[in-house]
Amino acid sequence: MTTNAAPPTSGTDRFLAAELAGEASFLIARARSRGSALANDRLAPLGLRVRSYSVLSLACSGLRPTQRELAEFLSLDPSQIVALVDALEKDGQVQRIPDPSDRRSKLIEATPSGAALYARARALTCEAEDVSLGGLSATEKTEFLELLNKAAFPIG
Amino acid sequence: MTTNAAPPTSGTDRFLAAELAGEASFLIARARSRGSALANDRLAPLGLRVRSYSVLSLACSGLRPTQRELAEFLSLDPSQIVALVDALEKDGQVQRIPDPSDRRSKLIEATPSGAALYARARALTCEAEDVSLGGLSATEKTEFLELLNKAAFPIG
DNA sequence: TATTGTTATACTCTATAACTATA
DNA sequence: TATAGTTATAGAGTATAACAATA
Repeated sequence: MTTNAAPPTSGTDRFLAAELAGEASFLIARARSRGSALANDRLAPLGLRVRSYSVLSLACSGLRPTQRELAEFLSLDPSQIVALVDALEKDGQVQRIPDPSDRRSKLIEATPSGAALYARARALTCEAEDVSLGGLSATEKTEFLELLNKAAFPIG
Repeated sequence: MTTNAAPPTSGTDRFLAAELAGEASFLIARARSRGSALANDRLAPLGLRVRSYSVLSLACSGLRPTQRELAEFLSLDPSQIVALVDALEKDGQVQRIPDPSDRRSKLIEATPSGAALYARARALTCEAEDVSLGGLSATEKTEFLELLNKAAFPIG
């Protein structure tokens, strides 16, 4: 053991002492930036990105969401949902089903191809998550998910 | 008390049962989307956004970061830092100081005007954070920040 | 040869408003 | 009058590659 055994710091650790490092909005933004970049890399071979994956995931849930519900739950604008569903539908992964009870609405449901694609994509995003949250223990991950849920879905 | 006293659900709560709602990447993306939108609204009157605010914050830290250090710590590309520093410098909030020890590098430091602006901006982002994390208790917030830190800064 | 800051380019994401068809 | 989906557009964010100055 020598005196110059450097700790595995990244060079900018001194900024952890800055006020910014204590702000949730910054930490969340950084975690998202890194996490989604990693997830996008993993999903790229499947022709998906995190946003299209989230739409596909709900389309596979069996809950038959309307586009409006997708927009609300994903915190995306309805016009963005149009583009995402368009791409997935053009690719044969989901289909728009007219809502029998309201002809304005369209229910989004995955095709068999979409379900198969989702199974593969889900495995990849879980892998990416394991990497992203590699610094957390199993119990910490559980606690983190609970707190994240409260932060992502305030009030109701 | 009546039988139709509806709980304060938002209409898409049934999707909380979907697999997606258990994925950290989705929850982080949603929390960031909502949180940064709120923070951007608050910062707008000051001519700042969350990204320029984060640069200004580190410029005010007294740690005299180089642009490269800003890029690494903020998880932004060096070319993005150029644009952010350009705008702040043009506005008189920060200045580029030649690094005496390396003429390639430029140290980013806030001007007095920038420091005053940061003080106001910091109050606004803290307000926004209180709103965003309103569903968390004080102890939960502390725990959340610790876990967020591990998620935002893996390994080192 | 490698690194810092810079410029340029293309693509993705976000925000807004207007339109249509239904309710 | 209000809502679901759609279209269009502009601005913000992200990713890459190349370049000059310096190490």
